Amino acid sequence: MSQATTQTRYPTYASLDFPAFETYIRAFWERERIFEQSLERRAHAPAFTFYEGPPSANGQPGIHHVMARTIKDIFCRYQTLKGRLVHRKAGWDTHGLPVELQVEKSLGITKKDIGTTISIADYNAACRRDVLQFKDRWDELTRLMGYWLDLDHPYITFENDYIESVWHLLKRLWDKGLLYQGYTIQPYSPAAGTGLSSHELNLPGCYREVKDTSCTAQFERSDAPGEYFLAWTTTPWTLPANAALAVGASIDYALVDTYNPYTHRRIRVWLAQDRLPAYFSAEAADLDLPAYQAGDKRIPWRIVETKRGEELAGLRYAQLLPYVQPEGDAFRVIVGDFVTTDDGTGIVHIAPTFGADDLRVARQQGIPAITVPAPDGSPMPLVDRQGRFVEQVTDFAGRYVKNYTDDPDYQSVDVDICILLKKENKAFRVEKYEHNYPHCWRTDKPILYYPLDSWFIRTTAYRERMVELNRTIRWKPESTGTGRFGQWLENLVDWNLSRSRYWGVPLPVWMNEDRTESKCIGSVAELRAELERAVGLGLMPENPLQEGRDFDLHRPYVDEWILADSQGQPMRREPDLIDVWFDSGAMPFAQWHYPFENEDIFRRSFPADFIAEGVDQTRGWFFTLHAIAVLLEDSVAFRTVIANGLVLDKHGNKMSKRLGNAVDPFETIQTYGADPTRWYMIENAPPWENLKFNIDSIGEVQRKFFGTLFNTYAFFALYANIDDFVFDDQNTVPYASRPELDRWIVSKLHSLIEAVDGYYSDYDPTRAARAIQEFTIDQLSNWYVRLARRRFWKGEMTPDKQSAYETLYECLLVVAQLMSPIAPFFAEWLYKNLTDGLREAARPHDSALALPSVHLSDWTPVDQSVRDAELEARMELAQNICSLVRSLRKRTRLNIRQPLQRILIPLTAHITRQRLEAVADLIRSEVNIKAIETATGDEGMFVRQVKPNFRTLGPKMGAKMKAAAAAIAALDAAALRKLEAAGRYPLQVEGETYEITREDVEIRTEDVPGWATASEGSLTVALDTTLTDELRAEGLARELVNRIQNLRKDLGFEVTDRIAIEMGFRPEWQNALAQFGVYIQHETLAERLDTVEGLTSDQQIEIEGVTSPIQLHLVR
RNA sequence: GGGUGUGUAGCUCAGGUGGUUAGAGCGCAACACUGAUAAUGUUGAGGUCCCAGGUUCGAGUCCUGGCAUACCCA
Repeated sequence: MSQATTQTRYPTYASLDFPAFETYIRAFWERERIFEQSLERRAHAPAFTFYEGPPSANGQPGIHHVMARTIKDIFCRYQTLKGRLVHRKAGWDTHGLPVELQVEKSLGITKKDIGTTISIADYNAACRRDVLQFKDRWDELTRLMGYWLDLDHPYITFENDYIESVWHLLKRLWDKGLLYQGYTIQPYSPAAGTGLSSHELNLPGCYREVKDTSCTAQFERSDAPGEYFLAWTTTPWTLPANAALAVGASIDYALVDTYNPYTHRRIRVWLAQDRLPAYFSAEAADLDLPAYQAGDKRIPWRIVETKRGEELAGLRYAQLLPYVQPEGDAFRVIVGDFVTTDDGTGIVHIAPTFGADDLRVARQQGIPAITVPAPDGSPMPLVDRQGRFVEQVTDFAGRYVKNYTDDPDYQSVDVDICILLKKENKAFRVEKYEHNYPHCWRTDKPILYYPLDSWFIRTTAYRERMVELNRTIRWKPESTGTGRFGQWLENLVDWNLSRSRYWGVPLPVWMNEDRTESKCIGSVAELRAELERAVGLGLMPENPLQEGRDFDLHRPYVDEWILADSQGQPMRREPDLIDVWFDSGAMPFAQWHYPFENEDIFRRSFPADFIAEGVDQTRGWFFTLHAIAVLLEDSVAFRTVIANGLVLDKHGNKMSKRLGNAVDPFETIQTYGADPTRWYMIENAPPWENLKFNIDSIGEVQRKFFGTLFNTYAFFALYANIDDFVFDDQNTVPYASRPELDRWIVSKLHSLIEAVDGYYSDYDPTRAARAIQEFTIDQLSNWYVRLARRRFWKGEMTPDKQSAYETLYECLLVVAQLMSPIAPFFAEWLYKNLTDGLREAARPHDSALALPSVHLSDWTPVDQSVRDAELEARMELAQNICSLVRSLRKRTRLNIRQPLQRILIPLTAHITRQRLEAVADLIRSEVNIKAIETATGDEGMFVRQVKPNFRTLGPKMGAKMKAAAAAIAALDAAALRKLEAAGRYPLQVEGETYEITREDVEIRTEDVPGWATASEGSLTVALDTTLTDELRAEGLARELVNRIQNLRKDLGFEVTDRIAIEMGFRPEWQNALAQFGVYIQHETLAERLDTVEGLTSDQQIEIEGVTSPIQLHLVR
């Protein structure tokens, strides 16, 4: 039941049904517009800016989205409590490959159908329709899980306004000279004449075993003729394009004196030491070098020198095949992180035009590519787009590097190049090599890695600044910022912006036919004006953007818009789309349609104070936000970021629909409730760790934490209603005059507020949740309520009872607020239960209680004056003593109901008489002991043991530690007394005297002869187990109270009902009844307690084998 | 192959700056307690702190090198 069972000031409930009360709370929020109110209340407060990373709504949300969104929600709610204005605008990412693939799947088409069987217009219309198909499900999850977000005014990346803002950013990059056309190495099929996506390369069957001619080439050192670097390649056709050699920095290389096997000339060659066995036989190592004759089977060799790769870096060599000269500083040895000694020579041939690693490392180290001018003057590689060598490679001009034309007489270029190298003393070994190589799925021909034109953002120009500004960002966890992100930034390459696709933001660049003029468009107005001019020149029949007309900035429309260059000649748009990641990275600007609208809002909300997404966004959204902000605003885009880990299944495996281990968030929330789900996810592990999601653990959180808190409230409500307790925050019992126990929990409460505030402000929600949970379960419920409950039970309202009520009420109210960022529903439910019945009375005072929602409240300030570390310490001592007494009672089989005469506690530096006296009453009643006695070591009644305190002795003793420890263990009782009395003692260690102090040893009581003893650390408790007749009688009385209370409960009496008791006469019990009858009556609210001979009754009670009939009557 | 995490009880996790008996919860077993409790208390079983070296009087903690696993990038 979530409905209150009675109309009372503090509603009471039979049980706790999470989905039901969450539905009730959600309806309340929506009806009363609490989210909107939480913004309105802070309308003039300083802003705390949060950016929502836009999800793609073309798929169902998963449980990991609940994780990410809980984190976001927590800090937005916390900052609102702290008095900030926190706008949260929803957003949707709508472009990109996943949408395209999904549409192709649902339409049953492939990319090559686009433009033939389906028009680009229809295709894009399908994408637009599909991409938000699950938006309703996402919105539903957002509501169900209690994530507060402005869902009514989202930014959507496919809208014209959004695209216009993106264009404006691109134009600013253009104006700064940061947008340029260049090339990257991409898989390319010469036979098909097209580039292939990585997705196409992963189609089954693309990688095949092939035999190629591999070549280990000799590159001659410029400053040491006769000395060569050996480099191995499976693509000899790339050797004319060689521009550098790469070595591993920490790999060891050997210089070997030997002979070339083809020319038989004496040479010295460099290769990795680990690769020697692959090139030289062990038997030949000792052969006499000068004795070698051409044709000898074994070629002698000898190591003459070794160096590490980093020492070789910078050495120069002569170009291997000098057909084309580069412009720049080529033919150097450089360091590459990809170099291994798994195969080859440990030295890698670098052809920047034909390898992705090659190009990357060449760009980093300033190695030029070997290119020739294309007909249009731009540089092109030594192989053309059909896969043929260009004419400048004279020996092989016009020949296909692989057999792309199915020519039956095809002669391998690789083989011919190797023959040439052999002749010129440039090949050390040539052999067939079998390996996996990707093939084009359309033509079955091997692909080439080939430079293809793309548009780039020159991010490298701002690399240093990006690194520098990154250091000012607070990363959670820090390692993601310094490591994964920071180190990557330091090795940043230019951002390839181009995508050859259909559904996305078109690159707003127009070029004339001979590519001598280009224009970048930065707004609709600018484009409209350009089109107007084109219309005037007769290049366009009419202006598609003229005022009042609907238009779409996507393909294919934008492709049809022709502009004019300075000569009036047509300019066409570059066909590329831009990387979708630019879309989302542009959201700080584009979500407000800046700069065309909302300039003020943008300025106020940039940069963000906080963002949070999965760690997989590090090089995605986190990077694009950062890059755009640094390049255009010289600013970070966010000050704090939480990069959360993955949600795995309970075995630590990745969740996937295919494996069937994915958890449905809707089902989880409907079964367990949003709050237990949220709490579990946050409490279980820090968000930046991967979460092993175990759904059973949510049930545990529900029972343990929420159940305990519910019961604590239920206890309060039960008695507060009976006593008609009204919390009046204008008039409470001063803390100073509250009892010890109350002051203790209030002190703990304010320590908790400070701790939780610190954790939230440090973006560590897990520690916050754990602290709240520990306080609620261990301190508030299991100690405070347990010890204080008798104060609520009996009699009229006294200052003591008033204090108990107020203290418990305050604790519950503050806990509701502290937990509200993580568990917004339960916190609200608790807050409303505590305050709804007081609302009207609070209004005139305009006090905090007048607020209808905990989410509208202001963070409770820590009251340092009520904190008392000494009080907290001695209560902890009391808790430990009680724990030891319970342990002793267990061991001696004397249960708590049996009163015992006394316990004895040896005093120590920390366990003082003063401390014990302050908490003695609590201990006595909690463990049912009549007296607490104390003693010092002087009486000699304890058996004591002394242990060295290594922490303090360590610095003093150093290497003599072991001897000192032995000397201390050997101290006798007299020595200990001397140490305790004087506070210091001269200790003999290996002939030297060291003065040790009390702090340097730990004196523990081992045993108290004649008593039952138990110890924990330096705390020892001894229990007197002597039972007197009086103690027995009192124990029996307590047993009777227990049986009668249980019976009352079984019979369904209310806690306030008064009764009359009749029971049979039992001689064993008479003494107890005579002495403690009044006590029994008092405890059981009995007006009368009579023994009746020969009583018969359905009810029986039993104590230690003695049974008796009993009857309880309700007294009116 | 590179980068970054993680590795502690059957499970989920704590264990500032090194200190000698490594903790909690869950689960399991037993016994208690309960007029708020769906709880709780006590006791017990359960650990090569991933491995190997090193530094140190002393390493779960620091260093080096591995192994396993996850993510990102090649």
